[in-house]
Amino acid sequence: MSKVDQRQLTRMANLFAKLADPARLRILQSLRQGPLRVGEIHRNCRLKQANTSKHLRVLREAGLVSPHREGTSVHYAISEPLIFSLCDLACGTAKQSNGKS
Amino acid sequence: MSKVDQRQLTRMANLFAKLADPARLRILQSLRQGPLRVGEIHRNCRLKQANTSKHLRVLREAGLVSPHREGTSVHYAISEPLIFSLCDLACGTAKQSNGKS
DNA sequence: TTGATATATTACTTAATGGTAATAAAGTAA
DNA sequence: TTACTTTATTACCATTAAGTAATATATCAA
Repeated sequence: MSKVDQRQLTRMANLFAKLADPARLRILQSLRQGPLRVGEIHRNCRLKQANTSKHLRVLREAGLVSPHREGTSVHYAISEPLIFSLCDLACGTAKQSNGKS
Repeated sequence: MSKVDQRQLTRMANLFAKLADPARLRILQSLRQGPLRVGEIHRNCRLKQANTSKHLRVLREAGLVSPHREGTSVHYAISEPLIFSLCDLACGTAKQSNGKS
């Protein structure tokens, strides 16, 4: 990454923004072991149904998860496994830093 | 990262939030080769002086950069080099994903 | 002290985002 | 069709954050 142009920086910033929410990180973690239905996710993560749906939309439009209809329910699966490398790295990095903000 | 609790997820989300801004990513990239004075950063990154100072405050309070006074000017240096691993990973991941947001 | 330079902070506006309740839409069964 | 279940969307409120201009602070020189 010697020269990074503005567009690429914006893309990176957008990706980080998708991960900058505890609820979405939780959803991603819950999908780590395999696909889940929306209802399972929202109960699992203790999020309201509408809220879960909105977060899933954000993750879907970012290309991080992908939906698959099965009858009346929709299964979501991780479509970009590299995000877990990002999460693991951030997990280690965030352990000592005290984000005051 | 088998079990991540809510506090850790929040810390991770906070870290991602600091990186979720093109201007701050640019500042970090400009510091990659070594410390710079605030004035150099703001001219280098084409940011207003006040804006640069605010972003540096965010990065400083997150423990990602650290200041060092030298006479009338202040030098900033990367204090958490691991963020470049995060940036490089995100750079690769963000290449194909079209964050519509 | 005054003046000059470098950095930080404040006040303000604007834009984006998360959570929620209510409603809509999609699918299935009877 | 109606009824039921699951998921998505809409409208709204509250909060947060970025950018900017003006001002304040700090350091040094004369």
